[in-house]
Amino acid sequence: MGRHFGAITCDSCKSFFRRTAFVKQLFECPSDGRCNITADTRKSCQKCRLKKCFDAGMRKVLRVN
Amino acid sequence: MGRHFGAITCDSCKSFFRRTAFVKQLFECPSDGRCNITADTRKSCQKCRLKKCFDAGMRKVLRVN
DNA sequence: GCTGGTCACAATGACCTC
DNA sequence: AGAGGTCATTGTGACCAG
Repeated sequence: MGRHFGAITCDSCKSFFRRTAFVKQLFECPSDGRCNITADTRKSCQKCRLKKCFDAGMRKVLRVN
Repeated sequence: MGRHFGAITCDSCKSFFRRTAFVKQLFECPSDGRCNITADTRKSCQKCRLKKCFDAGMRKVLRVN
């Protein structure tokens, strides 16, 4: 854990966000955007996982202050 | 397409069923079993994909007649 | 402490042989 | 026609170096 891209996240979500947030994505969600993302399910839905990253405050560009 | 394990399925689902149906699985579903499995989302939820395989009539043992 | 880079590992699915 | 086998490809995440 630690602050990554503006939010406190685990290392795997840091890597996921680094890989996915910076490029245009065409992820398909199996549940119309209603996935519950946990450590056990995070691999399942990239769309909901990325949304959760943004919702948690992760940002592409580090905010100044 | 063709008959695989008792149902008409694509080749990828044939391979998936072969890999997963014969061993005890601990799949976690991101949407509490309500995933809509399509060609685009089938990678996302193994639990719902395997259930759909069984629902489609795929069986571990070939039925006689 | 946080960044990007690396790479072993595992799942997928197209293709193959029997 | 349908079974199992193979393996290139890809995403993941632990770990590394700056």
